[in-house]
Amino acid sequence: MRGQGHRRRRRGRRAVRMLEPALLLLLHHAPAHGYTLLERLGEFGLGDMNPSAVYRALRGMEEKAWVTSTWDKEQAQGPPRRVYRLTAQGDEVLALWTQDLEGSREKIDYLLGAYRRHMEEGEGEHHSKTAG
Amino acid sequence: MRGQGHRRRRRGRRAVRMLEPALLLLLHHAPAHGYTLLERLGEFGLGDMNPSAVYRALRGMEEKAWVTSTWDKEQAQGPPRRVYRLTAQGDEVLALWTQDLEGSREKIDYLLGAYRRHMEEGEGEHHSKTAG
DNA sequence: CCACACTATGTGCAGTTTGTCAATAGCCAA
DNA sequence: TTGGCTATTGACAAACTGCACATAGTGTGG
Repeated sequence: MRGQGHRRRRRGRRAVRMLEPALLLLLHHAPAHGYTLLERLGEFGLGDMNPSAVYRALRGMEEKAWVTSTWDKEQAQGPPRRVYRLTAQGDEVLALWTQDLEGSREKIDYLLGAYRRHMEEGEGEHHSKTAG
Repeated sequence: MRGQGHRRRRRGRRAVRMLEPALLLLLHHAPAHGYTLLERLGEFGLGDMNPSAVYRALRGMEEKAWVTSTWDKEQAQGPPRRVYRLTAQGDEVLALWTQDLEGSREKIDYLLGAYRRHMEEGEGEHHSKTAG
C-alpha cells in the first residue's frame, strides 16, 4: 500500500455513508442552518465532510420531503440562510435509517469477529507474491 | 413514506459498502473462485449481491494488486474459472479495512445511542407539515 | 448429432452518486 | 472599492450501480 497507491481515489472509500442519518438526527434535535449542521457533523465523526456535499444532501432531502426549508428572517453576516426543519416523513425515514444502521452494525461486527477469530487461529495467509 | 415514495432509488441505499472487505476476508481464509465467493457472501449478509458487481469488484481488486488470479487447471462444469488469491498487499488492505470498519462501527454506535437517548427524553419532534 | 439447460464469467450502457473547484451573495473593515 | 469572512450553490468529471445480455464449456434428452 501507501507506496504504490496510484489508484487512490481522491479520498473517500469509507465503509459507511452516514451523512443523511446524521443530518436527520441533528434536525430531529432542532431546526438548523446548513452551516450549523455542517459544523455539528463533527460530533458524528463526519467533521471532514465537504460543504458542497452537505448542502447537496440537504437539498436532496428536501426534494424527498424529509425536510423543509425556509429563509431565515434574522439576517446575520452573509447571504440569506435557509433553516432546515424535519418533517414527519423525515422522522419516519430517520427511524428506518436507524434500523438499517443496526443491521449494518451487525454485519460489521460479524465481519470484524470473523477477521479476529481468523487472526487468532493464525490460519489463512494464503498469499501469493505481491506484484511489485 | 411508503405512500408517495416515487423518488425511490431502484434499491440499495445501504449505509455500508462491505463488498470488498468481505471478499478480502473470504480470500484471506482461502483462495477461491468468483462464483464460490459469490455464494459465500451470504454469510456476511450480502447474499443479494449482483454477480456482475462481484466479478467486477474482483477484477478491480486485481488491478489494485490486492489479489491475483490464475486459471483453474481442474475443469468443472462450465468455462474456465479463475482462482483468486490474496496478495500480501491485499492482506494489508484488509487490515486497513477492518480499522475503518471499527471506526464506522463506533460512529454508528454513537449515532444510534444519540438517537435512543433523544427518543427516551421525548425531546425534538420539531416537525413541520409534511409536504404532501 | 443438435437443442437445451446449467454453471461460471464477462461486457456495455444508462442513470446516479461523489469529490473538487469555482462562483455567488451579503456584511464589514480599511 | 478592494478584500475578507460567512453561507450557499452550481458545474463537471470520475466513479459506482443495476440491468440486460454475451460468451464458454459441460452434461443430458431426443
